Amino acid sequence: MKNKIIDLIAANVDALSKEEISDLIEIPPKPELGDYAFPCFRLAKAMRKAPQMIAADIKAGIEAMEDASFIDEIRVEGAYLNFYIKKDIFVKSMVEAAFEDNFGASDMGDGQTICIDYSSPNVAKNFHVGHLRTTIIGNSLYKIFSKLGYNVVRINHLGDWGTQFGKLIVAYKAWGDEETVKKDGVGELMKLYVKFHEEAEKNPSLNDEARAWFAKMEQGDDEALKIWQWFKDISLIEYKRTYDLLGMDFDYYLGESFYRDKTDDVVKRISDAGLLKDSEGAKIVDLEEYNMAPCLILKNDGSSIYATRDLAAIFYRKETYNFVKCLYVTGQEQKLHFAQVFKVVELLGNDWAKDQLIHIPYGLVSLEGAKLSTRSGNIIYAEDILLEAISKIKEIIEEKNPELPDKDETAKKIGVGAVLFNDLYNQRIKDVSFKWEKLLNFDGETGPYVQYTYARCSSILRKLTGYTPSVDIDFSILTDVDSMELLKEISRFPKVVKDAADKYEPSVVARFAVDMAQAFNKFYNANRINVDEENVRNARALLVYITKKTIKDAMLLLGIECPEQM
RNA sequence: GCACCAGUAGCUCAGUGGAUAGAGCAAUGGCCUCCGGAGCCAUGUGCGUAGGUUCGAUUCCUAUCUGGUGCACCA
Repeated sequence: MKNKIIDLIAANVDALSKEEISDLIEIPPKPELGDYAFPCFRLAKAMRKAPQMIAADIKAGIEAMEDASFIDEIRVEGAYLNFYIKKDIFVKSMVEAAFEDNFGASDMGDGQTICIDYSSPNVAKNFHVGHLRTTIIGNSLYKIFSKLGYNVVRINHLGDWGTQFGKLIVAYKAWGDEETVKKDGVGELMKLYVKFHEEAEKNPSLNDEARAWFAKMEQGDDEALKIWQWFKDISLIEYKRTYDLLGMDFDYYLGESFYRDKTDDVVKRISDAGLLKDSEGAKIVDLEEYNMAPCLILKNDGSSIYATRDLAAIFYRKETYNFVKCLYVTGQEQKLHFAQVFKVVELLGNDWAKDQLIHIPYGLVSLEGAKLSTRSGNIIYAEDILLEAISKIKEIIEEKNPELPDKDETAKKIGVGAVLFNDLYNQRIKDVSFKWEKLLNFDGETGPYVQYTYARCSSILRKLTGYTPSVDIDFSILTDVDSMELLKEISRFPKVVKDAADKYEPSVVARFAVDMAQAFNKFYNANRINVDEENVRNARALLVYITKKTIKDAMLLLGIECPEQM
């Protein structure tokens, strides 16, 4: 529909290309102002005429054209040209588009590969509220890019290598025992880790022991690696429990340890390129020219550091997956780190680094206004959040709909959905102050609100016995203002998905889901669907059907399932 | 000190150059004998400050204030 209008305008305007016209065309802020609008300010200068007059000329030109028969009316309002599409034709085009199975999808990705590095918790540490953000955002980006025809590789870059494991081994051998670790898992490992730091303050030689154990790991010592692997297995079991609850999975769990034999090659590449510099006993790449702190490659004891392993991972991924983009979903506090690493890749002669390596930062999570801290106990674990949300939902179900079948399964979908939605609704970059009160409020712009609307759609369709969705309807029935507003909302979906991908911003989809739910509830309150007149019932039922379908698809892009009843 | 990010309604936030800046929360009042009341409707002071670019700026530029984050051997 928009393209047809562009053609009509283009036929009457020489000064602008079709692309320029397309960029200028907008949807008016209010329905009274028409379905599409074209502002003529830009033309005023080129044509040396008042914009109102230009608008009037274009109007006259278009009205004389045969192709314009789908337009009901064109009005000049100030410098704006407002187009009113013949309503039944407009309704038909929107309904038919939304009825398609692949509505919102696209083949623009053309099977090209995108890697997403996200979640990536540190092994032997608890999975807390902060880790939830990268996990949830990364998963949603995976869904969004998949919808656009990309082949997406989900990589969990576990923090599973480094001196902290030397510390853990020392602590385990000194104060731990197998039974307790088996029983309490990561919780016990955390205790051992904290205990190590307390003891090391009194007895610094423990740090040397820790480094020695890590050195053993690097040298392939059987005992060291066996313990390390055990700790890793324990951690993964707990992480997977959380991922299962979230309904998420990864294609690869390739942690830092995977790259431990690949860092020598990185150092060689940098050295061969003449970029490796000595500085304070360490090896660095100087980035002063680019207004950045130097990128540390080797520590003064010759061992590698996370930047080295990130570099190794980039080369490995490029060679293995031949990605067109590699996304890193981490906190904004790591911005400098990724800027440095990406710059080093570029300086090694890889021009693709400039537009293929992308850091996707998100804001800091704090708890009741204070920083998260394991030691001070100011921490909330992801699993507890999810379980608490589910249990609160269960209470609400018991109160509102005690007869509901599959109560537990439904409570899980809604509770998890509430947590996911809460994390995806605002722009990633905003800092988050975690508050139970806010998370457990399920009114208004929330996941449960959208799910509720979906369940309502399901309920309505369920009651229309014998109804089969079909686009063979009387389109003029859906020309009232509430139906039209709902349809316009729904028809935004394809653009919403693309915008979300362009900005790497799932919140665009989440906002859309709420807008759609609000438009539907308005429509629902204004129109009775299950009426006696068959043509009215069929038309409205179809609108319910495409609303339901589009809500479901939008929510799936956020990683959220919609129960049929709740 | 330098760099990056954010400042919009009491609170949480939409709005990436266009028409009278919008939602939700909280508060108050209202809503069909009828398709799900986790819903719908109604009620309000606001773009941190000062310049600049533009026909037009919440949006772009500069300065400034406030808050957050980062600045090599942690990730």
